[in-house]
Amino acid sequence: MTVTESRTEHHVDTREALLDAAEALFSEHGIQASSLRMITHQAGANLAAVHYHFGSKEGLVRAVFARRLQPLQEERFRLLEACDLSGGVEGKGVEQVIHAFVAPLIRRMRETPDGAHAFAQLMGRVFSEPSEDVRSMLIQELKPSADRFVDALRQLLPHLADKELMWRFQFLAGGMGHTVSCQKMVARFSEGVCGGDPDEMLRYLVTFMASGLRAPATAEPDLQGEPA
Amino acid sequence: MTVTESRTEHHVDTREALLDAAEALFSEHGIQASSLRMITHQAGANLAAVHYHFGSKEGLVRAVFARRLQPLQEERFRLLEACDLSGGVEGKGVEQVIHAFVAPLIRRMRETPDGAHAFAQLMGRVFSEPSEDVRSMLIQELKPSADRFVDALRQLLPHLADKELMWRFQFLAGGMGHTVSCQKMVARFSEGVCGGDPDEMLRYLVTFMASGLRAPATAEPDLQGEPA
DNA sequence: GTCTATATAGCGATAGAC
DNA sequence: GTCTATCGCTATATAGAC
Repeated sequence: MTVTESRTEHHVDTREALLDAAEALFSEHGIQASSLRMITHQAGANLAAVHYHFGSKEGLVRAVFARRLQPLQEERFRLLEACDLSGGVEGKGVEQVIHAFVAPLIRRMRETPDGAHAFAQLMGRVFSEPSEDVRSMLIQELKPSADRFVDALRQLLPHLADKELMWRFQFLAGGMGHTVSCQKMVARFSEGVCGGDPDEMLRYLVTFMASGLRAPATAEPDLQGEPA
Repeated sequence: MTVTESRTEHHVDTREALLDAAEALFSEHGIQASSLRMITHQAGANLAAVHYHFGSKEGLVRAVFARRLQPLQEERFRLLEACDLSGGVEGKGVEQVIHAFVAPLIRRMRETPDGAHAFAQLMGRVFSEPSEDVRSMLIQELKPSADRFVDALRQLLPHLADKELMWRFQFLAGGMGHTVSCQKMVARFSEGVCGGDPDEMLRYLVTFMASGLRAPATAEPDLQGEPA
């Protein structure tokens, strides 16, 4: 009740309240562990309201993602189009593309702590989501964006074979996803040192990932330095 | 039944069969979504066997992790001790430390496809596990290892402030965790290009992460290159 | 559109026979 | 050490009054 806040009179919009409550609870406890009873209670709505507005729990899950993912992707595209890809591996384009990919998520974490922040945490987590429904929805929603970013990186890093290029994009996405979705764990592992400021994290992340992306192509096996 | 296979006569070891089944189901569907009924059915055991052997579902979860985590950590430590930390940022120590951290997981994925492979997937996923029980067990189990790796990196990268060093370790851990736990998603995003060979992934990962770790320290804000 | 009441099913856990 | 039977609880979903 206190968490959602919005409805002081009675209900501003039950549908939105349900989405807010579901987002917060999904990110806090996971999708599976968030019951419709918890969600409707936190939203100040009736249990049956979920089925009226979204048809099922699955429909609610889809709606929670769609609401945030579309504007996020649009912002990523806008930033990507503003990147200067002409400088190649030595130009600032590498940093710019990473920034375009990560910053929209970080910005939302900073600006709406109890909305997008929860969503960012959920986004990172949901990649290892066991439900095939959620998985295929994510692919459908994110694949076009991922492809465009890989295309941009291909222009910047033409010396890389496609396979290595795609792996590097995965390392970038994974590093971002981990730090965003596992913030509590990260903070506990670093004893609080890596808590707090998302913008600081973003700067460190851009430095690290840009250097990783710029690395020379990996040589064929046996040149690999393995201890002992 | 067909999955676990082992017990053709009647039961080789119910306890082990339960651990195997739990590991497989946890990694496939998540911990919360794997019921004791599913687990005991797959293990060819009785529902009550879980409570006899492990006391509760929570006890079973702990046992699943403990069985794999202890030998994994020991191998990491052995490899870490063999690393040459004297060469600083320019030496091969950076690659060696990354390798020591990641390779034990990869090796298990390669060698026991239906055991450690499932566990590796579970390991990556469980970092965003909502259950506080699981979270604190993971911290307890992994923190000493993480600290020793951060110490090694500190020796190799003395020019980095501690905060940035720890963030870089998190980016490394996140990139590894993502690629290991989200293999199916990674393969689908790359349309199969990034599937298959774990050793190839390991080589690419070492190249990428070593370059990221070696990056010069991040400058204070406003020097950051941001698009438009 | 929102409510109460309920149907149907699955959950973790336990008692007690064997 | 393994079994059956069952308790107490919660889940999603739906029917029907308002």
